[in-house]
Amino acid sequence: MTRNAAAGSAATDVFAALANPTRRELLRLLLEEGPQPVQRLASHFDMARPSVSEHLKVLRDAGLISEHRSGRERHYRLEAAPLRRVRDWLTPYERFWREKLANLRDLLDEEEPS
Amino acid sequence: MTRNAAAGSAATDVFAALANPTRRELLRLLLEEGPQPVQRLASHFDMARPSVSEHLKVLRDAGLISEHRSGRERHYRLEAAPLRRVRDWLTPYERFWREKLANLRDLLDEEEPS
DNA sequence: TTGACTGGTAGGAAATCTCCTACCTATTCT
DNA sequence: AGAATAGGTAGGAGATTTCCTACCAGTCAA
Repeated sequence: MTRNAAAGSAATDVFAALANPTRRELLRLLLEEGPQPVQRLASHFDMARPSVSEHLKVLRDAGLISEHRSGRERHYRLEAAPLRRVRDWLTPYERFWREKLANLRDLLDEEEPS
Repeated sequence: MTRNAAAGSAATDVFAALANPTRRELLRLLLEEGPQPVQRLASHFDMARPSVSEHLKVLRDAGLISEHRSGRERHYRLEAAPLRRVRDWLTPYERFWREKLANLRDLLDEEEPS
């Protein structure tokens, strides 16, 4: 029974993948420090390594990272492309909040004309 | 025990609020159709009204909507400002995926020089 | 005031998430 | 070959999410 008539559900949802702070931190590490093996990623967290592996699986399923094997290591690399879905979703709201800001500025100009 | 050393946790996390497709749909309705009472929002979903109320509470806690009472109705209005946090988070990745696209284009140019 | 209507909250069931400790395979080193 | 290392998977505990059905208070219309 598909109970979400709403939207989204890719194979796995990018929004859901981003909901967890540990996973956002993993993406940040990959962005700032480049591709790296699991242990190096895991060393940043106060969490058992298998748990990090599971977060990596969620990110992989969402297409946000890719795996590249090198000997017994597996290097994970950021794949930022799916984030375009988020950006695209965000765009119409951006226009909205800009208008609000403009309205606020107009209001301030009215009330306190220099 | 705060177990997320990572990041994020505002009063309630905007990312977490966006993780649910029903809540994203609610935001879309408020964006496209403007402020409206709960029943009109709920009519779009195959879900009991109290459940919609709970989703609205999550959005309210994340600062994404505001409530305005008018008689026995409560009109909910989109408050897009917290989405800037998402936008700001996204920005460095945007640069990254643009570079990747540029690299791909360069590669194509090399392999198939017109 | 009574009855209908709007919408929040309580309590609970079921599903899902997040973490853990084993445990497994594959690779590398000696 | 045998030991050590990298990292995935299984199974499960506990927390959280998501939905439900009552049930409640406030507002409006008769």
